[in-house]
Formats: sequence, structure tokens, C-alpha cells
Amino acid sequence: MAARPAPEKNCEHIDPRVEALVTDLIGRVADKWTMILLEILEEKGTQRFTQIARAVPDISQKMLTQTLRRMERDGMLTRTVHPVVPPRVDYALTPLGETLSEAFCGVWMWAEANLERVEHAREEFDARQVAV
Amino acid sequence: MAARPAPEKNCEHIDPRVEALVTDLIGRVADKWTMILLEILEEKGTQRFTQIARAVPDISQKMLTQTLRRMERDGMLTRTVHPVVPPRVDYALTPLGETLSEAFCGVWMWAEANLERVEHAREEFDARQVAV
DNA sequence: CGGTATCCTCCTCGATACTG
DNA sequence: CAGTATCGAGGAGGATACCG
Repeated sequence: MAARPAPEKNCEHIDPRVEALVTDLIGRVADKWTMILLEILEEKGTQRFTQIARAVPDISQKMLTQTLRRMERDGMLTRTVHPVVPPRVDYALTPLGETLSEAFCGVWMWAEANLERVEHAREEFDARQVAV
Repeated sequence: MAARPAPEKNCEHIDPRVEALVTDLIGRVADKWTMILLEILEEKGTQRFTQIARAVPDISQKMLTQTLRRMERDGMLTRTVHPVVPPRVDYALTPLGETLSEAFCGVWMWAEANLERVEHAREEFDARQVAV
């Protein structure tokens, strides 16, 4: 109970077997499109397929479908098909998806806050490479 | 100023031009190996190349070098070559790397806490697919 | 020890075309 | 509208061999 001077970190590590599984899960959620779709649904609430597509112009329809399906499978969001013509499909975050979105919030804020620092670091690095 | 009932979120959104850059940056840092190396260096402090390699047995030497270089370029860590024989190279997080590591902390905790929920969601989803 | 360099193989991802 | 199906290019990433 004495000599640990760094209580700033609450991100302590865990059972190695669990860690492998966690690492695996990280590999799937730490994906650019997943993060972006989480953000959009968190921000705008329930959205239809085309609404999401318009909100993320860079994504191909294929990737959008694929990512939404995987997120549905992982319990991040619900997909509701309304039996009308023309078809209408709503996507909404589940509570699980919302908690993940909140967890990623810190990363978004970090990226926003440190954009310039990273840019600067790159320039310095590249300059050093040329010099050598 | 009235009817917005959800002040729980402090992850508000931003200038679209900035957002594109942020999204880009996210694409580079939201990488499995980057997250894992950040964790290891945060947890264990300065490490040599082979120490890291041993700590992450699944990574190939190529990916390890590549990821470390990119992180160095982005200002996440420093690479110190000691001119001795045999060669010795130390890797250590910079303050910037440490803040990112902390930002990812929430995601690690989420993954650890929700592993079973995700597993369960997958089983349910897969069962539903077979049924249909 | 701490890398590069090279080759080779998946597998992601985009583009296009078609459907209920 | 909201997909599925198919094709094809390109890059990620592993295996191996060699170097300072």
C-alpha cells in the first residue's frame, strides 16, 4: 500500500487470457468507419440508410452496409425494416453502442486537440530524414 | 435554448474542415497495433525493440518496425539508438503519446467490461440468421 | 541486436450492375 | 429506397534472407 507513486492511471492490466480476447475485440471496434458511424448515430439519433450515406460521403455503399451489419451483429445498433414501399430501414444505437461511443469520445477530443502537434511532429521527422 | 434534454454528451461536433482532418488522424491512430504498443509502453515504460517484440508475440517484426516508425513520425514516441555493440535501441512514449494512451484507456475498459455482451449479441444475431 | 529488402498472398475496398 | 452480386486493383501483412 505504500510505494506506488503514480495513481494517475486507472487503466491497469488484466488476466492474459482475457487480454487476448479484449485485444481481439479492440481489433474490430477500433475501425475508422465504426468510429465514424458511432459518432453520427450518437449525434443525430436514429437514421435511415441514405441519411447515413449522405452524412459520410466518402464511404462506399458496400462498406456502409458491411459496417452497419457488423455493428448490428456486435450489438452496437438495431436495424429496423419497415414493410412499406418504398422500403425504409432505420438504424439506431443500442445502449451498448452508446457506451462505446462515449468511450471513443476521448479519442476524438484527443485527435481534435492534437491535430497540429502531430502535423508538426511529422514535418520535423521528415525534415530529419532528408537531412540524414 | 429550450428543448434539448440530453446534456450528457460533451463530445459535440466541430468545423467540417477540421473534422475531415480529425477523421484522417483517427484513421491512423485507431489501429490495433498502435493501441497495443501505446498500452505496453505506458505500462512498462521505456522498452527495447526485442522487449516489445516479446510482449506482443503475435506481431511480425516487419509490422513492429513499421508501427514504431509511424508512431515516432507522429510524435507518439522517441527512438534512441545507443552506439554500442551489440546495438541497443530504446523506445519511450512522449507526453503526446501518453495523452493518447490515456484517451484510449476508456476504450480498453469498455472492451474489457463488454466482452461478454458482444459475444452474446453475436450468438443471438447468428442464431437469428440461421432461423431466417 | 535491430533492423532492411524482397517476394508473395490474402483480403479489403471501390466500381459497377442488378433486384425486391 | 436499400440493398445484393460480382469483378478487379491495391495495399496490408507474413515469411524469408541478408546486413551493420
